[in-house]
Amino acid sequence: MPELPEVETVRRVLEPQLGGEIIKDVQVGKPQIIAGMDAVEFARALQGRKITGMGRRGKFLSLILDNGDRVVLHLRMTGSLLVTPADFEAEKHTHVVIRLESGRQIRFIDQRRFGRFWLIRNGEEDTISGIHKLGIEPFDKRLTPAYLKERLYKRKKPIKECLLDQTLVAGIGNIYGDEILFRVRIAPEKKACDLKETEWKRLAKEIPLALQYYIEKNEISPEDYLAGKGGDYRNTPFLQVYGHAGEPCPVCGKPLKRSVIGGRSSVSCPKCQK
DNA sequence: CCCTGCCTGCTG
DNA sequence: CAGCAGGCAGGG
Repeated sequence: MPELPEVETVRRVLEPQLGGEIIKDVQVGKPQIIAGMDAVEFARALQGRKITGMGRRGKFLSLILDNGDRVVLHLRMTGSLLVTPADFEAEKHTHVVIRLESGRQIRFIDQRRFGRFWLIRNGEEDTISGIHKLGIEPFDKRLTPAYLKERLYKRKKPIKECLLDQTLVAGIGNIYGDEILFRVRIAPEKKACDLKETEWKRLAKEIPLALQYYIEKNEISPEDYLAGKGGDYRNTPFLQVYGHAGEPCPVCGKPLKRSVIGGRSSVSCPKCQK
């Protein structure tokens, strides 16, 4: 489900609700959600710890604990993370419940069970979750036309596939890959090695602008977030191409086309994007 | 490069 | 019923 803007939204909504909370106990319904560790051991490690903050890197979230340990998690396609009152209705696919001393609970709900949690101990380097393989954040100053060109100018892969590569820039998924390419007027199937100077420039500029824009469009109150079960994002009316195949291009009016690139569906304007 | 697996649910 | 879904890892 979520890409960087949604994951950042989750962090912004939940972090203020979690700071200072103490973990009473942890219930893991589906042990495979806890990666690289026994679920019982995971639960024991969290018990009694205070949550001091929440972080995000790419599409990963983390809960920072007072002893320096951290819980890294990834929502993958359908995961959602909620902070609920104890009596909040039980969602069908709730796989992890972290009960807090205040009576509230952190709940991880994931229909398809692709989401994962990892526990990284204090001082340990995280080499298991995938965070260590991530490229720069989209808001990093190092995201320059030269960086993109340097990394991609020899690649014969479609630029769309390159944008989805988390080791290049972390956090772009199928939706925002399409949206970014529409904004910069580059066809998703265009080979990276065929991009021109001006196109590297437009990409470097638009990647952070687009993601920042969608983070802002996602802003939501804790109440509405909970009511929407963590899956109601408000930016969808602002998506220009994703989910709009066959509809008129918002710029030129020609029908937007759907194609398959790197095994993922893509939507683009055949006239505006070259 | 493509393929598969991991899962459930929705759409046509 | 097949096909598809906003992700990613692993294998050939």
